[in-house]
Amino acid sequence: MFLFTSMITIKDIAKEANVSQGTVDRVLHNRSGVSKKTKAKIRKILEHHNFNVNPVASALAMKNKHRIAVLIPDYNDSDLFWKSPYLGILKAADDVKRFGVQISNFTFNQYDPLSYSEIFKSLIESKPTAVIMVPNFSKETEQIVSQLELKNIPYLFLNIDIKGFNNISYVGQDSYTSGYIAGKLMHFKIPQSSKFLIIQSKHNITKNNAVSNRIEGFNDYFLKNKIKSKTQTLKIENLNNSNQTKEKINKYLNTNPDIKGIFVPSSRIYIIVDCLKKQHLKNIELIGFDNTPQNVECLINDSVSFLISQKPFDQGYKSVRLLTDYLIHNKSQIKENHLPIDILIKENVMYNI
Amino acid sequence: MFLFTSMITIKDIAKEANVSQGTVDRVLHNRSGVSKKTKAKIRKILEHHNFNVNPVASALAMKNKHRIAVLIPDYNDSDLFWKSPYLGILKAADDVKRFGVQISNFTFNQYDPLSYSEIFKSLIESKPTAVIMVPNFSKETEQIVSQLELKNIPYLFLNIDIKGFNNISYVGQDSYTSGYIAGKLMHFKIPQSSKFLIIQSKHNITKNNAVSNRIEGFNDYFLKNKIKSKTQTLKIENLNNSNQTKEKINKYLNTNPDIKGIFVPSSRIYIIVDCLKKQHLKNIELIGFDNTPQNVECLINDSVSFLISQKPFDQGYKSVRLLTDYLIHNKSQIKENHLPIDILIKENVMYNI
DNA sequence: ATTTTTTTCGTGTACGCACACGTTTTATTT
DNA sequence: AAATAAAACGTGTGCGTACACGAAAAAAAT
Repeated sequence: MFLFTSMITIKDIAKEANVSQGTVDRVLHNRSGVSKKTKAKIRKILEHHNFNVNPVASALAMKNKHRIAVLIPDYNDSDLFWKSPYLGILKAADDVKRFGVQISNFTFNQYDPLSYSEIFKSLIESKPTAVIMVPNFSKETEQIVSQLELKNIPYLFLNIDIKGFNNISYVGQDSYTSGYIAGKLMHFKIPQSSKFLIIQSKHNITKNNAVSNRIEGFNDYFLKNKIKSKTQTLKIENLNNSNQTKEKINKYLNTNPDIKGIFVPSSRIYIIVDCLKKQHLKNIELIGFDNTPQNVECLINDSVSFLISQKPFDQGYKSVRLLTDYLIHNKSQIKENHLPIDILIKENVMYNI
Repeated sequence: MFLFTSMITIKDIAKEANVSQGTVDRVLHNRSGVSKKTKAKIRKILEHHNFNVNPVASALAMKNKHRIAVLIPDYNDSDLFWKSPYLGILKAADDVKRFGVQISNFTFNQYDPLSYSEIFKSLIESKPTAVIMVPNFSKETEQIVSQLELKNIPYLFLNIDIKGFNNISYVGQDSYTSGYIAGKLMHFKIPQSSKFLIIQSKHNITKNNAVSNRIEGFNDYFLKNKIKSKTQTLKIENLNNSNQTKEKINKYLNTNPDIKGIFVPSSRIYIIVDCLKKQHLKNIELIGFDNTPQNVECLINDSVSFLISQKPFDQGYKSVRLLTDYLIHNKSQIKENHLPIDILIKENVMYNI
């Protein structure tokens, strides 16, 4: 049991050490001009009280204006995925205002590398002190990162984990494991040995390795557990609900009647639901990613068995808080910041919105 | 896209309006004591400059003193459940310190109503401005609540949801639905019609209605979905790993060989694992609650299939943050604050600690 | 021992806002 | 017109930290 303890201030520390506030300040900031003896004494007292500077007062006194620029895909009605991280960022922006941290947002078209590079120009002109970015295109990211490093601007990767960069941290999901879990869930629903189909968009084949990691994890589940089930992959040009797509999918299923489950390693499973003919929808188990409104709808009406959530809101929120900590406390951050892999079913999805 | 904004101060506004800072302050906070004319004038200037208060300075100046007292069961090595909410509370306490909110903790024995009432006396003597409590005993809670209401101290229920009180909010899980989900998960693992056993401690029969709600939800899953499986309940005096308990459970299973799954609607499933003979452990599916270290161990070594997490850490954290918001911003709160019902399996549990 | 240099430390002010308190102005009553 | 009440406004202080400036103490040089 601990009783009410008021916040300890520099003044309190100074009093206890019989020195002035200025001296304590010097110790706190590792500035020179303090004798070894008093420095040690003050350090001990700081330690003992587990003292931390009040970041609010600090921000005020320093007039520090940290400016975090965010580089993130935009969203629209047909692809709402990126709305959640954005909302998380907004929430965090509100929270860190009081530390003198401002957030500004720059969005690009997730299918257009040019828009990515273009908007980055505006971003760099706004002279941010740090950047949160979704490195959606690897080649262009190299360009961007080199500019940031030239200007000594720290950057953090959000949602997409590209290796080989000096990013402060990565905030997102462990894609491989999430795919592995998808495999396990599929196996729950269909324990007998059978065939499963993975449907992916051709967009994703090279660019976004989250998708390929998920697929790898999915396949590995069956391999590692020596389950006889087989998986096969269908690649579709544009994962939309056009007649062309519908035809292609249904035709595939007609000629492969032994397929018992479909795994969609992207946030577009609702498209598949929309494409499937009724008899297929009834007989095939579906597992997908992300609790977008359309996907949740599919969960509710029983056309999809499981969704795996990436916790996109949390990703946005956490990346801002992490970077803020980094800027204010000079805290070095953990490289990989994996968020929980949430398993969503009809019954618990409502508590995850 | 929103850009970084530069800083205009109240002083600037005051100068431009030929009034004092105090008057501008009054307008900003809709306080009385300003003539219509000057109010309009100041409003216009504020508007014109798109003025926003500096949240850093505001936060610093506001620093009010609120004291939240927490009334919560204690924990020990054999029952670590209440450690997590406590840690969440500690974390939140650290976070809200800078808003001038202090937390103090009062613990009681969850099996001893007297300790509950007794420690409350100390609590009330500490003159808190608000209380977070786990209403573990209904009769004693009535007493406690009446005292709080007499003194106009707002209170919030944590983890246990008792109806009929004027609590600010309830932070915790929807027990019924979590039981329902447990039923669904059990059905996943054992689709064929069979018998399931629910093991509960006699402690919980009347007191803690979370357990009974879970059981109700579990049973309802099979009823509502017209599944032929049957459930039966075994009530045990003290859910510990004594020889007596072991004997009782194993004997029960020997005489009921058609039991294919065991559901433990409390955080003590690791006890059951410890009690079960090997052949039972191998043949029976186990589902339980809460990711305590011991339970997680059971998940990792495959003796338990699913754990449902109550997110106890988040419960503690959220209750403090919620109450802080209430105290500082006078925000009225949503009555029911259900936390997500997390489904934990071997593969995702590591991201949930 | 005295002066100079260096090291060590204390004081005071600014950061921008919130709010209590006190003063002036205006309106109302006698 | 004087006295009283009410409304409108100004002043000042505190929140906790950062940092510049200068004073005191200690060390070094003369």
